[in-house]
Parts: sequence; C-alpha cells; structure tokens
Amino acid sequence: MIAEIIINSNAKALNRIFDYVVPKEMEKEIFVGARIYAPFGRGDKLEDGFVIGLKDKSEFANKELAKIIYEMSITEEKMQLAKLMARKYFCNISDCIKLMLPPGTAGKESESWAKEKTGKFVCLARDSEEIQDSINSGEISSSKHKKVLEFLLDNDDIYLPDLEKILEISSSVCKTLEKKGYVEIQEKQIERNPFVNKNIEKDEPKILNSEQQRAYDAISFNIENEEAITSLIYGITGSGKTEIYMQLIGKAISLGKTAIMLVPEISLTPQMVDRFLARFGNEIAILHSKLSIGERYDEWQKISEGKAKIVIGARSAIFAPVKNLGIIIIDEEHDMSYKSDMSPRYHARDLAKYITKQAKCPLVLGSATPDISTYKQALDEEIEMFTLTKRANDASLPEIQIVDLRQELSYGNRSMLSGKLQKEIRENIKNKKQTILFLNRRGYSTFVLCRECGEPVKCPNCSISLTYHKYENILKCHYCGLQMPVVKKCPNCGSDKVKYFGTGTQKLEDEIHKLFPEASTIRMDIDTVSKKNSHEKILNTFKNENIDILIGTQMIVKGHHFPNVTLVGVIVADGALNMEDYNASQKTFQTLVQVSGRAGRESEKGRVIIQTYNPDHYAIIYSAKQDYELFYNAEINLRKMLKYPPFCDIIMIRFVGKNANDIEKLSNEVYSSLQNLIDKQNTFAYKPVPSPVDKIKNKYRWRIILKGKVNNKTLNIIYKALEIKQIDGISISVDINPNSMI
DNA sequence: AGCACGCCGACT
DNA sequence: GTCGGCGTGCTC
Repeated sequence: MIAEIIINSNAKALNRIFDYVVPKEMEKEIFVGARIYAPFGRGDKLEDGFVIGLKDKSEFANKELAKIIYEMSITEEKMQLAKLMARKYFCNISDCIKLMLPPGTAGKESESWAKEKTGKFVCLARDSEEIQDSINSGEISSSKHKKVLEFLLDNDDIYLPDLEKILEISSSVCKTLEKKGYVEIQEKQIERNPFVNKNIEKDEPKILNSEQQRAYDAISFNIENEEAITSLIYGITGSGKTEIYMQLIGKAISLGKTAIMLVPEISLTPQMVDRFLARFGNEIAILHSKLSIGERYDEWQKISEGKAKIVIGARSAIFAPVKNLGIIIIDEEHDMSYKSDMSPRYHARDLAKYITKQAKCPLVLGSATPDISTYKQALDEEIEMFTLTKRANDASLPEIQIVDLRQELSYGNRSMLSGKLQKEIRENIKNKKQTILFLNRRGYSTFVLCRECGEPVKCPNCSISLTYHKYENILKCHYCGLQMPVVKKCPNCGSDKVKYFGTGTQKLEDEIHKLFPEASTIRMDIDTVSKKNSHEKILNTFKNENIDILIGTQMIVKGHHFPNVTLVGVIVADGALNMEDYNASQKTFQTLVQVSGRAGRESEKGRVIIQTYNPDHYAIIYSAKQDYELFYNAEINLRKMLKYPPFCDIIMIRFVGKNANDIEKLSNEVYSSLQNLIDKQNTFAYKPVPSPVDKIKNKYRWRIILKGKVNNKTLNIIYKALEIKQIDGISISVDINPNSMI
C-alpha cells in the first residue's frame, strides 16, 4: 500500500505529493487525513505531514512511513475539503489543513503540541448533605469557610485561583478546609473557560410568531431528515432571527446532533454570547480571535471530545471539528468578514455549502440585507427563502433625510457638518439624547498637499498620501503603518506652502468641540481601540455615562443597542462609491442601512441624516428608504449588464514584488498565455495594469482581472497560464471575488 | 525550507 | 593538502 503525502511546510518546492510505502503493520490503521512522520531528504530526517491519498502502486515510493499521530490528524472529509480549497483558492494544502487543526498545533514542534495546562481545583470532600449539616450546626465557625462551602455546594469544581478571586479570600482558607477534610484540592487539567463564573439566568424558548414558525418548521424538518438544503431567513433587525436560530440549534441538540453558528467577528460581543449561554449553558464553545492560543485550544478540544455541541464563532469556526453535524447557521450572511483576505482566501459561506452537503444537514443564511448573489438564488428558487416582516418590539423605522453636500458648498458652508445636521445635533444635546456620527476615515487630515507644486506628501514606501494625526502630531501611513514627523516644507519642491486637507474622525471631533463646546464626545476608531477590550469599553462608556456624541468609523456600525440614541449622522456616505469596485454599491447600501438602524430603536422615533455628494445614487436613495428590494432590482440589472457577480466571478490575479519592470514583464506573459487559453465567449481577461495603490511597503503591485465563472475549466486555464517560468522575488496570488480591489 | 554536494580560493 | 565560502539542486 502506498500513501500520498504532503509535507507540512510553506516551501513552494515542497508543495507537492510524495509517495511513501505504508508498512504492513500500519496498513489497517492508516487513513486519508492522518498526520504522519516520514523520513525525508538525504538525511532521512523525520518530517511531519499528512496522508492525502492512498493507492496500490507507485513508481517513486522507496521509503516507509515512520509513525501515525492520531491526535493531530483530521478526518477524511476535512481532507477532501482541504484539497478542494487548495485548488480553488490557489494555495498550499498544508495552509488549508492548518485551519482545521487545534490552534497552536500547526507548527513542526511536536513537543509543543497539546500543551495541557494543569492546575489546582477545589471540590467538596464529603457529600453535600453532610456539608450542609456542618454549616447549619455551627460546626463551621469562620465566615470565610462558610462562604467557600456554600459556593461549592452551588457550583461544580472550581479552579483554586478563580475561587480565591471570586470570594476574595486568601490561599490559607482552602488549605485549612482541606486539612479539616471538608474539601479536596486536586491537580487537574485546566479548561480555560472564557466564560467561567458567570451566573446567567436560564432562558426558555419563546413562542414563535407565524412567520418564525414557518421557517422553523421547514428547517427543522430538514435537520430531522438530513436534507442538505440551504435556506435564507430574510428579515429586518428585530424580527426575531436569533430566536429561530436558537430553537433550530435546540432541535439539532435534541436529536443528538451538533451545530455551528457563524457570526461576524465584530458581533461576537459578550451580550450576544450571554444570550446563547442563557439558553444552552456550557454546551457552547466560542471561537474568536481575541481568545489566547491556550483558550482556543481548549475550546477546540471541548468540541472534538464532544463536550461542546454548539460552536459559535467567526469565519474560521467553519472548520471546527464537530461530529454528527445537524445544522450550520450563518448570521448576517452578507458580511464581508466571511471572506478571508489572506491566503487561503476562502469564503466561509461557500465552504459551509460544501460541508453541509458532506454532513447531510441544512444551511441557514440570515440577513436583513442579503448578499445580492444569495438573494438572487432565493428568487430563482435555488434556495428556500423565509421572510420575516414583523418587528417584535413594534419600534418604528427611523426618519431618514439625505443632505446634498454640493449644495452646502454652494451656500458657502465649508464645514463638514451641514446646517441641517448641526441643527439636529444641537437639539439632541438640548434634549439630553445621544448622537452617533459616522465617518469612515480616521486621523485628522486625510491628505497633505503642497500648494506650490501640487504634489501630495506620500509615504516613502507606499503610493498613498499620508494622514495627519493631530493627537500624536505625526503623519501616518494607513497602509504600512509608517509614522513620520510632520513636514513643514514640501519634500518635493521645498516650498513651505504645505497644507492639510480632508477630514478624519479626529478633525470631526475637534469641529464638534468648537461648534458645541458643552457636548461630551467619545471617539472610536483603530487609533482608540487598539488596546485589548477597549472596543467594549468605549461603547459601554458611551452608553453608561450618557456621552452626547459618539464619533466613529466602520466599527461603530454593528453590535450594541443604544436605547438613548435618537440621531445618527453619516458625514460622507460616498466613501466606497467612487472606487472601481464591483461591490461598492452593496457595501454602501449595507453600511447605511446598518448605521441607520442605530437610531431610535425603542419608543422614540429616530432621525438619520445622510450627507453625500451623490444624492442621486440608487444605493443612497434606497438606503434612505430602507428598501432592500428596490436596491436589489437596481443593482441586479447593473450587475447583469456589467457581468459582475453573480453573473460572473471577478478573478483577480495579483503580482507583488520589488522590481516594477519584472512585474510588468511577468504579468504580461501571464496575460498573453491566458488570452491563448480562455474561451472568449464566456471569459474576459483585462490587460495587466498597476493596482490602484500600486506600491505598498516598497513592493509594486500589478494585476490582471478575469471575468468569468469559476469552474474546473477556468481553474485549469489559470493553473496552466501560471505554469510559465516564474521570476524570483515576485509572488502571484489569485483572489476570487475579492473584498477589496486594492 | 533545509541540507548535501561541489567547485573554488586561501591558509596551517 | 584541506578548510570553509556559498551557489545549485533535490527531496517519494
């Protein structure tokens, strides 16, 4: 028996299959997906790798596999997925496999795998009635001793340091109790539970309305009958999607199955997690980027041992090692964070479809503003759709107005705040109501220009203008992170007529202070949330201290619910619209709908003011009407005309390297090769051009865009075209329907 | 990637 | 002679 092996390495030269003889005694144990050690190279050094296939014969195999490491293996289904990903997303199989392994174990160091932390745990040494008697009889005199015993009567075993922290006791308390024989202190494996010691009240399933019930019944049927059917739950915010998700998950659990729920990284807030904890208790595992490696490892272990039956997490939680999967739910399915912008550049929704087919279980997509492609599939009845129209708390939609910034300019208003918005802010401050101002540009001035020669002050490493940050008094490059002192003289011509233009969140905050000196403000952008947890902290401060105005970038758009916010101002709605990006209208529409949703969600009617230079653009008009269908109709027609997704895929082949001439040469070679190979009826290749930002971190960037359907034929053609002689120092990557065209 | 091999110049 | 510099090419 021969095993096809790939070596766990990033080296391009090793990204291929090696055949090894499977020793006779290993034949019964070997499987596709197995992690193995194999003697490799001249020195027969043991390298670790994976079995990606098994066969009878090979003309190359001459060495035998050394060992199987069961704990670090993946299933055959996952290996199939990894192979498919590697081909579709143009990356190494080992990079795909890494996503499917317990976090922190992908590396080569076998000694560092499975680091299981142990620690001291406290539990009762006698049965609970005996302890209760001892407390009641007054046998326990110390109040601290009583506290510990009472706590242990109500709770499971607990990690000693945690207990000491919660009850505010010193280490001697438990030691004495141990000596007296009331408690036992044992060395155990620590489960770094990210939500320990929260006393959350148990929550029961709620009664569904008829629309919710219809969706629940149909999908519940699919779980029971193991039907790999995709459904879209299309419903506005507050229409009760989460309750349906929870009951569907409950259904899967009751059938002995498991569930994966994906949420956008930013929505994975403690409040959201609490809601699921209240319903399902510790059957939940949470996976997100803020967990430490150790914490992630523990959650992963809990899942693969079957202790956790429900996985909630961001994009990469789609790879969680669940067994007997009953349902996958993707909340806010339109969210861009489901597409990875690093290699492997996968889309979690596409993989979810594949995984649910493997597992024979339904996939549920939920959104108030579905992705254009998803909604088209629903209309074409390729997937089921359930529409929720009733709002649970009867909150009325906000009143939304569009302000034409071009007119403001012609009135001589040079401020970034229109007269209308200023008036509304003033009124809100007076009424002690809160305001959110949304501006998707951080810093103070967004570019620096010499008025003598007209040249912008650029980052020396990137072809992008520097942003002035007033607070730190420096210039920053938002692409490579470079910081440099403020320039007084133009680096190009030496003139001192350097001026700062454009508005970022810092300048907006300044201007608010000038216009409304009495108002309190808080700012939220990358610069203020870089510290761990400060994201939550800022939002809590805004809410709890009733700060008048929250100024922020994209990150304020999601999550939290602020009952006292009655006004939302969008400073410039156009951000993405002028970019050459197939998804720009959808991004704009979704952002505006979401940010508008921040206003007036309780009894009070909210007001939203959208300032724009494109007041006639359909994405802006329909977002102001909060009308997804109108937007969809306009957008789908345009996409059909322009051959954008879902009618075609946008395939971006990127060339990145230090030598601009080499890149131009290589990209042109790939282009002419593509031109010879493609079927011009269905696929169109655009000539190689420099990217809109054609230099980042001193590396030049060119690209070829292909419009066509991603299928076997197209993939073969691209692989063939990339077979040409590579040039040293240039990396080529392929990105399907990229989030960003930069 | 990592390592052996080999070809060449400098040195005990 | 032989030590070590790095460029080249291979790994089932």
